[in-house]
Amino acid sequence: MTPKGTYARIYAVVRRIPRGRVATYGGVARLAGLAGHARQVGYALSNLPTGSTVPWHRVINAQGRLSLERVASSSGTTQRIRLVAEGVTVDAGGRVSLTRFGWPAARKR
DNA sequence: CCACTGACGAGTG
DNA sequence: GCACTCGCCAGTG
Repeated sequence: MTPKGTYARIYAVVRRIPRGRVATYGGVARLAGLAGHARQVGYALSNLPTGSTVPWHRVINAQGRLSLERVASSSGTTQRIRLVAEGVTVDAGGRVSLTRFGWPAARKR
């Protein structure tokens, strides 16, 4: 696989996400020094090895929605459950208030 | 090298 | 808030 560089940075940032908070793909990419590579973040997580301790469930898209719900994956439910268990309010439509749980602190553009 | 794909983002109506 | 379009780039065949 190509040099771990890209994935390693992404995983490192995801591990830094505080419990009870959620980060966006774009935010993670930016913190990892991969601004604009939001897609790669998702790609990296899809390649996430089994048994990894990376809290991938804390990573959602900029629209405040659970990504896996978009692809109708069985794991989508898991993500939602884990977030709620950490104290994150998840809407019935799988939406989260980035204004309150976003990390880093969400701000106006 | 070329074409297609994808856990995305931002803008527009 | 939702649907559509365009742009971004790495990975894979």
